[in-house]
Amino acid sequence: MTEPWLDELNPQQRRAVEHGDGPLLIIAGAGTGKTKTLACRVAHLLSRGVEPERILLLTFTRRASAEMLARAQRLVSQDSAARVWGGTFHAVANRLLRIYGSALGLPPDFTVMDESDAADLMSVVRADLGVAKKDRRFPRKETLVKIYSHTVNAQRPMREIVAEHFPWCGDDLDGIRDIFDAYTERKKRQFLLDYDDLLLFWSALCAAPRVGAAVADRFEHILVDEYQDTNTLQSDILRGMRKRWTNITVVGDDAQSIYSFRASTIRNILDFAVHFPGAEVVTLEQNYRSTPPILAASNAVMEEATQRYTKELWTNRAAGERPAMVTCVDEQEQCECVCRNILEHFERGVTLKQQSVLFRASQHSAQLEIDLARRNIPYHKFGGLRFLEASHIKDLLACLRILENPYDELSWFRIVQLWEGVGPRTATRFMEELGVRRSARDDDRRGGSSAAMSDSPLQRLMTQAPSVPSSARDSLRAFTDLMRDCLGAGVAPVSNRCDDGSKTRTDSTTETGSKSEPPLSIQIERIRDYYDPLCRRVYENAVARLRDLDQLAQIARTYTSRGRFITELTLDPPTSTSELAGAPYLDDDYLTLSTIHSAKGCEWTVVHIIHAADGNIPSDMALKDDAGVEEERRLFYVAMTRAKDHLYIYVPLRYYHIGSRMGDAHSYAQPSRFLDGGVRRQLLETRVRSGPEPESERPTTYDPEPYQRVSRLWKD
DNA sequence: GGCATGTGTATTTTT
DNA sequence: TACACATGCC
Repeated sequence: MTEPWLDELNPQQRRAVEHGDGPLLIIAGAGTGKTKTLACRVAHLLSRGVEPERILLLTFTRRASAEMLARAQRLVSQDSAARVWGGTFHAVANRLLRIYGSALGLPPDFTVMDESDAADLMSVVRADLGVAKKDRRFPRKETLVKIYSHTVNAQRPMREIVAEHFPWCGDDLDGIRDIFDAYTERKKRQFLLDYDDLLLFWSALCAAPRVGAAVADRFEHILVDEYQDTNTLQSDILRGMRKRWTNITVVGDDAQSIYSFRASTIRNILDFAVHFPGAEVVTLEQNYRSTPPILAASNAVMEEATQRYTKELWTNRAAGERPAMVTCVDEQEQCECVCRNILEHFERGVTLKQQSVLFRASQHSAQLEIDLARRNIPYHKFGGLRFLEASHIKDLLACLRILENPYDELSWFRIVQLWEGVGPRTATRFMEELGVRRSARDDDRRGGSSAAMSDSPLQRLMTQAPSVPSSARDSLRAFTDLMRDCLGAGVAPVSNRCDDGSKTRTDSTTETGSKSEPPLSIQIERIRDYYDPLCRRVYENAVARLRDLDQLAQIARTYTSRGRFITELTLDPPTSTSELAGAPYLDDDYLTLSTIHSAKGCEWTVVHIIHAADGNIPSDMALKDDAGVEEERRLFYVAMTRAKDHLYIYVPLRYYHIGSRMGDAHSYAQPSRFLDGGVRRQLLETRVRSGPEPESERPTTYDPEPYQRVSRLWKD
């Protein structure tokens, strides 16, 4: 088969694409056509006759794999690319474990926990063990998960991890150890896997006697994107998968490694040739994305790094304007300035979609978002979205999970405590009465049919009317009805379902009627109705929270299987406000707001980096050691190299601490330490002149009159 | 005993 | 904002 697209590649890219068998390491700097190269390589393999099912493409996000495969598809012009195995390590692990997991004693319908589920379980376990001593603060549940996760992913002793990254927990090692033991025990009993377990079990799968070979041999070629952000466990998996076949291609850039908090290590790149002997190395250094001045400034940032990186980027592009460093008086002025620049480019024909605003932490865009809304500039925000971790979302998902797995302790624990007068103690007793907590090995559960249902906690719920405090009796009844409705047990028609939903339902007339479950979206609407009063009782902002649930119902419409919905939502949660808002707005022109982490792999004509003040970039959370600072430097580099034609770096000099105990305190900030002399020579420094907009001709002081009037109240 | 409620505190980045 | 912990209430 002819491959005309090969002619469009530069010599290095072409060498990578046409590499035959055996290990290949592609060092690909920012904007050097990495995605193109990987997509072409997949296309090349396909046209060489490799079965698509025998290709595994591991990427950092699902979006990245979809994009690459779509690109490969266009090249080979058959639909074979769609059959390539693509996805994140976690998603692929999930898929493989559903197929081969039984070799490890894992049922095919295990439940996947997200990080906050894991934290909740840690919390329960901690309470049970009573390890927290009275006199001192014990690590928070999130911290416990971080320690656990880091330990597993780095495959290193917990003691070392704590000493390096969580030194303030050093006195609690014994307690933490006990919690981890109990935590893993709990997960095992309920067939729960957290994110780390997905990788851990995949790794174990590779090592399993017969299955290991079967899993590995399934794939003739493995390709890994963003290799600089993989961790030791992931590299173990790859080695486990490549015992017989040695066809593995990895792509990465050591200068863009920004995920060490997830235990990623550039050792994986540096040691690639050791792990995979005979590896060929191809380096891509020609940048097609940015203008020379942008590249020069970015390179200057890395010039100051304490660590040397493997390459220096160059470009053929014609010269452009120097990146601007815009010093602002304060955040408000920064907002105004960003908006003004955005609109200016817009007027000159750069659509909003070709522009982005990048920042270190999700909250950094808060004020800007208000301003954008005020000016009617549409935007989508990526990153920092913790939609699934909001408690009301978790409450709804807990209902779905109980339906899916009636032995899910965590979900019951959550649901039952929503009822009035029910706390941890009562909830535990209630769950014992229902038999939610199974002893070590009670035969296998459910199997999705009524036969297995007969003895399940849900069945007991419906037939035994377990005891609860009188304050919770109505809630119990409403919940029982809800479960019955969602299981379709004893309700004939599905259509008249979403009327007011609560209490008054009496479906007993058709007790033995249809056994078919209503569609997922109907189930969710039904849960929403059940949740409505509980939500209003507990939360001030119930209305907004309930609206979120409607959005979840929207998302659910594309799913038919409840189990898959739950799993996919956990593995691939919505990453942007647009995914939440749904399709209607997709055609509009909109600005992108993104954390720098979520901007990885993206590019825009105009990029605005805000809050480039020391403490934000680099984040003062990361200043504990040199490695932390260096990672922040790479982060800044990633942000800068997203820009094609225009780059703005904004530095607000004054920060107000609203709502702080100290009243209207403010502090002065320094420009980011990465903007030092060598870098600044590459930048066009501008200082915003105060009052660019008519409306911001602010009076210097309040009109004192109202205060004078009110102060009489305490002076007289 | 167990739940509700109040107070202080610490808040990055993501599969 | 949400959690950890303390106190107050039934």
